[in-house]
Amino acid sequence: MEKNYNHENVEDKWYKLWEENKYFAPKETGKPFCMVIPPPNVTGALHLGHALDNTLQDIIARYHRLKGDRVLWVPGTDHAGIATQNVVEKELQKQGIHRESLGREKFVERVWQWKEEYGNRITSQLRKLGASLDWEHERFTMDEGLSEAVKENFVRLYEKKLLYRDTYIVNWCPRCLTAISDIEVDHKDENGHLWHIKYPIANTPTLFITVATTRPETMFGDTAVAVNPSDERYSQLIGQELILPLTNKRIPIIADAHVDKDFGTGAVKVTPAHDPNDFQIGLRHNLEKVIVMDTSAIMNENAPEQYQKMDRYSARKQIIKDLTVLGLLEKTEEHAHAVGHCYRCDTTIEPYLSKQWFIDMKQLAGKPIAAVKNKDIQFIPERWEKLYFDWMENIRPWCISRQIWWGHRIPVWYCEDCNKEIVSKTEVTACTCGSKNIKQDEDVLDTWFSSALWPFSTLGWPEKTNDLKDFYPTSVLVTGYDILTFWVSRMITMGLFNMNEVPFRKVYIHGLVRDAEGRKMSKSLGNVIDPLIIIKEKGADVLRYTLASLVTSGGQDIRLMDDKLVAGRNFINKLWNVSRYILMQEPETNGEIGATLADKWILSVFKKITDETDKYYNEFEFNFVIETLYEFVWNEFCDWYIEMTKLHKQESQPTLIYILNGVLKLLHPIIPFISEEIWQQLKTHPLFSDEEKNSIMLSSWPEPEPSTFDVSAFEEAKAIIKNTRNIKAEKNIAGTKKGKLLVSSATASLASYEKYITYLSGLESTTFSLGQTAPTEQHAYSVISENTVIYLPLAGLIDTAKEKEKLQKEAEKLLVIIKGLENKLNNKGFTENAPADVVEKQKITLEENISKLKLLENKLSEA
RNA sequence: GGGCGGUUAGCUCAAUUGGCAGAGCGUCAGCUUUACACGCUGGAUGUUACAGGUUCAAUUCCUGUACCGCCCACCA
Repeated sequence: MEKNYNHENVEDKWYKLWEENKYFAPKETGKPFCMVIPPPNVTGALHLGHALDNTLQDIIARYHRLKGDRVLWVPGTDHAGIATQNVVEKELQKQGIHRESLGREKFVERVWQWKEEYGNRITSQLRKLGASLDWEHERFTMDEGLSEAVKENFVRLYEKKLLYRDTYIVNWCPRCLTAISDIEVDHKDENGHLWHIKYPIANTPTLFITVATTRPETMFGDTAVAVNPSDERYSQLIGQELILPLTNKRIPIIADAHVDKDFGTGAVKVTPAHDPNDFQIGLRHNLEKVIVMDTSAIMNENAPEQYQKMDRYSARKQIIKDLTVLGLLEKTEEHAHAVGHCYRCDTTIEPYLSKQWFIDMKQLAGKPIAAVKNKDIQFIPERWEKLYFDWMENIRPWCISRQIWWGHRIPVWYCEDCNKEIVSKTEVTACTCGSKNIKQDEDVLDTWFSSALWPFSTLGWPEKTNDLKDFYPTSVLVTGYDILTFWVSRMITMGLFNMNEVPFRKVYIHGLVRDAEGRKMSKSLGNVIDPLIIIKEKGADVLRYTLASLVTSGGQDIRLMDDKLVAGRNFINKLWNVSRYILMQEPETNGEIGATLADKWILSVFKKITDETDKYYNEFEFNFVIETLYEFVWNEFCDWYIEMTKLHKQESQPTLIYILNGVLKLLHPIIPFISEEIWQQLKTHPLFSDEEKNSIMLSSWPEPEPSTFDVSAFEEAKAIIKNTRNIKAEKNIAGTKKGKLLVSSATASLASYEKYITYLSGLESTTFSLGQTAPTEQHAYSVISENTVIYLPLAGLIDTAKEKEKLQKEAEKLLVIIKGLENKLNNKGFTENAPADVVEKQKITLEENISKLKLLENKLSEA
């Protein structure tokens, strides 16, 4: 074995073994435990967000397998409508091919080709990470089964009148040329302008009403100017007409309570086709809706001729210029406001009037809200419930139609003759009116429409499959908080709607991975850390270990930097080397586990940390799992236990193997590759069952016997050794130098650890002897506890004055502690109010410190 | 405008119902101790952002302030 662990060639080898032998498939027996992967975009490459999310899921899956559960972790990818279409479109443009010239059918074919070619990239990257997904269950949101699920869901919603088509102001992306839903809009604060424009009053064109707007280019769509009915400035004018500048259109002055008297001039231009508020005002006042731009946000024929064919920003500039010339621009104010941007391409969103399909989420929200309130679904951490409730309780209609080509085609047909709207799960070729002049809706569905069905569509729904019966509701959903509203809330909604049962029992919500400065990783910032490079250079285990060690119970965001990978790398190397050492020992197959004092001690500690680790895995506290195991492996197992076994190598061999075997299993969910690698080298030992010999994945969670070992006495003996080393270090004495250690202690206390200290003194090359008084020769000493002092005879090496000074300082420190404790215990408020055990603990601590001080003082008076 | 999170050792972060504040990295001293220098042994390091309050006791609970970050939002 090499001195340093080398992950290369190891990780792929074991993954192949696992996958080929179908170790990821659910067993026949055991308690069902199911997770579905948040499906990555089919065009995507593994980034750190995926690495974190899937590491956590894999840890959970592997833990539950070790615990004997029947684990199913479902893999799959998402067609990611707009995102994928954009990528393929760009790719084609490089070849000089445009989507439009290709035509819909050919284009979609190209996307499928792309999907076949690149769709496996991310799944192969998940393998590199070690994800134990059951690949036989792999699904794609546009595969046949899932398409059936989408249609089924659409029809069900439609039949219950929860899904409808309507003409409405939607968020329109003039670059993607599609509507998007409210949450797909990113609002960004921008420094814009508030232009005050004078609209002449028709009867007396020398008088004006000044309106304030941030978007003058929409003015050609103005069909009214609204004022607040109680605004005295304008009350005389309500009902009169204004002349829309740059046109000779006449528009009315209307009163609407929505208008804020104190903002701007108190008069608002009303553009029902280009602003959601104005749309509402338009409905109330029955105003005409004039669309002044085309789908690419180019001014159309409803604008005066000189502005037609200008894009919205050029038109804005020109309009301001022209108004200035006419003396109709009263003033321009700086104005910061939030502007919507497309979350896919960052283009400024245009509120646009169009006919779209919507889901009435409000009506569906009742059960999903109740399910979380009743704890049918548990959010971890709980605080995310608040965001969920805020979202669900104020939910608005979900616009689900997209004017793109890549996605699930909306299962609706229209009769060109009688205008009938036919919703159907199967192809429609004729209308009930007899007409065969029928066309399917051109639009496709929002990607999240199919993702919302993921927990049951991947299990076979709408078919009644065994998978559904066995694994729905799934056990845990693991995801980042960024898609709580996009995905989690919609899965809960659709799960309850279709299955009448929640889609998962728990939602474990982790933070996002950020760069060293806490910024989001993005290509434009150039701060992206590629997990595949980390995997290649340091190994998937190091990446997994590091990510898992950084998650906290509060779900804080994680900042990743190279420094943090060091601890993982070091730990894995430590584990490697201790294993190497153990494997170098002569095998001892006849011996017993727990033969020596050291063995008994480490077994008792192992029992304790096994239980702790178990608890932490269950509670998703993976940072504590790691903390516990790191502490155990490094500080107990390596630093103490291994050193002790060197006193009796043969006898301890069985225990050594037993503990290493157990530790590998406890660590396996976190670092599957190296745990398998060591396992495979260790497996010839008879401790291993035949089945286990194939893989650590086939082993089971360790169940050490409860121990009656007197750990505290052993720890006290360890403290004596530690103090001995301290003295040696201070006096510059090599650890290997033979010496004599005298322990002066109260008889009762000594009796409990005498055998331990006798045993452990072997570690320090000292001989141990018991004495009630200080030796006569020159010596160093240390007060261990309230009744124990140790002496190290060190003739010629002691500076008495310095020793005394040291003791005095120690005594002073003790005195401060004692004073504090005394004050506390003299305080009736404390003794009467604090719980008895807390008071008792303080009393004991006080007594210990007083005895300790006494020992110090005795020592000082001797000197 | 509303909401959420954060502020703890030089750095990055923990601290599980309020009870002596911890880790990793870094740092200092000494070590070629036959698994590991990615190591061993032993150290040092805190006004827990600030100001109040509740309590016998506050990093922890409450109120407020400051700064950082995030999310939501139809005042043009």
